[in-house]
Amino acid sequence: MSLKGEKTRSRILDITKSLVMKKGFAGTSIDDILKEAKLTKGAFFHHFKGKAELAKELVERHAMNDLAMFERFVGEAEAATDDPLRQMILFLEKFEEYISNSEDPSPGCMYAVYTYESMQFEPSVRDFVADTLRRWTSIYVRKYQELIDSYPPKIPVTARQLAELTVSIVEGGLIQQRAYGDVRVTKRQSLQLRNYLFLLFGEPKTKAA
Amino acid sequence: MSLKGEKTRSRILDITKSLVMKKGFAGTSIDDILKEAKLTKGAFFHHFKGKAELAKELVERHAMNDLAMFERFVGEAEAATDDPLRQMILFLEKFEEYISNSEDPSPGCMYAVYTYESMQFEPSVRDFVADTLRRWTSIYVRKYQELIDSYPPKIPVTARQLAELTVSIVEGGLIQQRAYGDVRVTKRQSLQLRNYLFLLFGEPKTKAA
DNA sequence: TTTATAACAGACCGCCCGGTTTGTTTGCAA
DNA sequence: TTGCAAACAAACCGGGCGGTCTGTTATAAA
Repeated sequence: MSLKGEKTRSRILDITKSLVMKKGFAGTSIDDILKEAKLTKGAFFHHFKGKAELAKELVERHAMNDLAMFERFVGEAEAATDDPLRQMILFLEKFEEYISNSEDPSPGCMYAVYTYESMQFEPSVRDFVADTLRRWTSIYVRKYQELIDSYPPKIPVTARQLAELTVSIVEGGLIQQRAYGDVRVTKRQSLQLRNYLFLLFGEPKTKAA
Repeated sequence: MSLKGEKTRSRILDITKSLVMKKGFAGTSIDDILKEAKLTKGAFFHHFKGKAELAKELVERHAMNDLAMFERFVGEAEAATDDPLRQMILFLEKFEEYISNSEDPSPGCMYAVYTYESMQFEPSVRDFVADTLRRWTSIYVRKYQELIDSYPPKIPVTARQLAELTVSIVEGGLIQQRAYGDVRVTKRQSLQLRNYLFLLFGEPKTKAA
């Protein structure tokens, strides 16, 4: 595939993402996409077999970028300090900055869109979304396990419970953010999570310790 | 309106609710609804001006029932004990039982559906959903304020922050519940919230105190 | 320069969508 | 029993939908 073709294909996916996050998948027609991309049916069906393939590639590309971003946040936090608690706090701060600084006019989570419109997609795509959520969760599980291992929690909790809770708080924050049109909601939720972690694990140990 | 007419109208709304929660609003056609209701276009448009009015009435009816249920849970908790912390725990337990015992094959929150498909609805409906979320939140605000007033929190938090967090946890739990097909997820999230509240406010005071 | 193919344009198709219209049946009050 | 509105049935309509088909232009290797 040529460079130009690859660029067009990517542009279609970009516009699709924007429209789907704004109007939903069923609410976004191929013509809508092509109108914004200033292309025609010929171009679209040259690059994609149909709307189903577009949906699949869209969420796959997003999952790749999204998970990579979270891994990058984790990596940056790990580079900054060896302390698991400081790492987690740093990670959450990075996330909070990211989520509240996005000037996205229609915020939200693509996995949530795919989940609530699940019948629009092939079972394999539904499975992929669930798997991606699991992968996202397992990033947290790893970090929370390290945290639990070096900071005995005040209450018995598993890393998986905390990871699932973190995903919930993000997803719930994004829904309210979208409903209220207030980009600060999710950040506030993340702050409450940090409160919980503080109560669970206490202050970060001093470097001397 | 006759009794029979009112029954049909209600049946249309029931079926619509089930289909919308399963396939989304844009993904649910009037014909889909009528097929399941064993009715025809004539019946539908006799009862509703169009799909927009159906959407409005559906979410309004749901909001009424839903808020009433939460108020009922609160009332039952208040009837059981005077202690705000015990009330909150009781309330969450009632909610956990409700959310994990529903044999709904396509679980989720209708407000989330409306929020992620917001462009499908008139601005007034979008506003109504946001208002309903605010009303839902304010039920929690009231109870959390009472809680804060009699149990000094270990960390300074506002009732509004806790209320928003509670909504987030529920919404996020429902998304994962739907994505994974596991009805126990939201209950687990609620348990984590109770952990947080326990760390924040401590054990309930003894009755003697 | 030729030539194969990728990268499109745009007309076209059948289906299903929300909505309309016309007609029929039912229930109930006078 | 009649009259009349409510409660439907069902055919119909225009438009938009996903998708196809044919043709044209750009690109890059031989």
